[in-house]
Amino acid sequence: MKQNQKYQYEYERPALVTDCVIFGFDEGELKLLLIEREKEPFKNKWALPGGFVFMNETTEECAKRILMEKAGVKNVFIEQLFTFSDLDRDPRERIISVAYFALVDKKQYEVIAGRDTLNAEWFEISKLPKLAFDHNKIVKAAFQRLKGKVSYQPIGFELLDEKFTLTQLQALYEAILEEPIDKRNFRKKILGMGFLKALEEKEKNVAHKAARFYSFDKKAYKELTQKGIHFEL
Amino acid sequence: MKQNQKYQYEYERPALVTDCVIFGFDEGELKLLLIEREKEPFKNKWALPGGFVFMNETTEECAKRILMEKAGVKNVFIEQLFTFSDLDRDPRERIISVAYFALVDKKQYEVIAGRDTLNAEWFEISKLPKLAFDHNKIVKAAFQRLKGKVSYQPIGFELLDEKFTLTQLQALYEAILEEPIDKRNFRKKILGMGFLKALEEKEKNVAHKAARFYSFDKKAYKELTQKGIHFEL
DNA sequence: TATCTTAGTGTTAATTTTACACTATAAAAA
DNA sequence: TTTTTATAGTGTAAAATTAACACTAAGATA
Repeated sequence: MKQNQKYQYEYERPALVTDCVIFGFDEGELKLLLIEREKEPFKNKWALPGGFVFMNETTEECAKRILMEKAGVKNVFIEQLFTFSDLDRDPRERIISVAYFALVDKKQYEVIAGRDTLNAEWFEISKLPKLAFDHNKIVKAAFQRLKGKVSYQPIGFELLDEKFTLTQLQALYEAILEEPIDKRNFRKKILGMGFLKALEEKEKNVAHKAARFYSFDKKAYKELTQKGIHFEL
Repeated sequence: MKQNQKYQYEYERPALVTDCVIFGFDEGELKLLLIEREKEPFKNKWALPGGFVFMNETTEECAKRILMEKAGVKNVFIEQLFTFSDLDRDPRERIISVAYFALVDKKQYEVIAGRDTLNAEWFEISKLPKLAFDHNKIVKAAFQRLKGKVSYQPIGFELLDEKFTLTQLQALYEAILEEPIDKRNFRKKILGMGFLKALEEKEKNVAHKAARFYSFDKKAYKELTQKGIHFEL
């Protein structure tokens, strides 16, 4: 705190952490990766992975570090959500949390995740337990943000495998928007956008007509946005 | 920092401030209220009003306090914008800023503002000087947010007098969206929403046909949103 | 009383959205 | 090998929304 004196402020400083809401998608369900707390307060309760912001990192770098250290997740989409600063959000002392949310391809994550020492588990978003701190509130805000954003930014793809079928994509949108979508209209619209690349490959070993795989064509999307064309589902 | 030891973290803490982007609207132009810095760094440069977050207030309460103390603005719409945490955003030391933006009825503000000791001035958003710190970046983010939000949330009214004409409202939307809007289509749409109350009163002392005043009917708007009806311009 | 300036108003064509049902194909079961 | 089961994949028509567009009304001033 010494430096403070330089400009005459001598305030006590709140502690600063980041907490991460990690979304995954699996079996038609939107899921959340939670960590079991090992210490008080809220020992053995489920919580968002989080940790203190160091002096030599931005909050976003901190969130990425936490994601890796506590959840074994790396190289994923993350976005700042909101800063939560209620006075009593932590029973120990004043702690302000800059919350982030991450979208991960759950399948890929499971490969990496073995290394984990912490107890981490996926929960269906609709069946969350009561979480530590104000984390239920943070999750709610994150879900709302995801819901609001998915229709005009191509962030849904971050939750799917690189190759996906249109049925999977539709199921994802239905899970996030919490409402059914007409199959034909959905396909017409999303293919009409022009940023889905149809692959040759099809599903294998399915007990019905095999669906074609598609991938998200980042280059095509970028070109569209540069032309001022924005997608809207 | 003593409490930290309780749970074994002994980190230095970044300082935490809030900065406020204050929007106003006047003469068909979107404007920003800036404060001239009295001290180094950036002495005599224009900056967003900001200040340290105290231990006994949330960041939102802090923003409201700053708004009052530094800009004489109170009881206005404010919303959290983003938390800026670049390592070098302040040359003195590590300072993280939780930015807010406020929408004020400029006319009403000017009545209150006389009391000011700080040098505060309104700038056209399109003619901003180079600001202190990373404040140009913050302003840019705020304007983008306002632009994105104004079409599906009735926040524009916060920038107008309680009574306003449809022409004023349209000019506001045009200033925020930075594109011309068709008069007839605009009126049809906005009146069709059902949350504008036509008043009896009309303009006075104008050298042309006097325009009718309208006001934003909060109650009607609330009822609509509760029915799940959301407006979209 | 003419002029200037902005308020206020409706219709039509184009586009977008919605609603809706059957055939194709692969594996599994009979 | 044939039948069954399950999901993939496809088009059209009606309805709703959006976009484009120009003149009359009213109040103040010259």
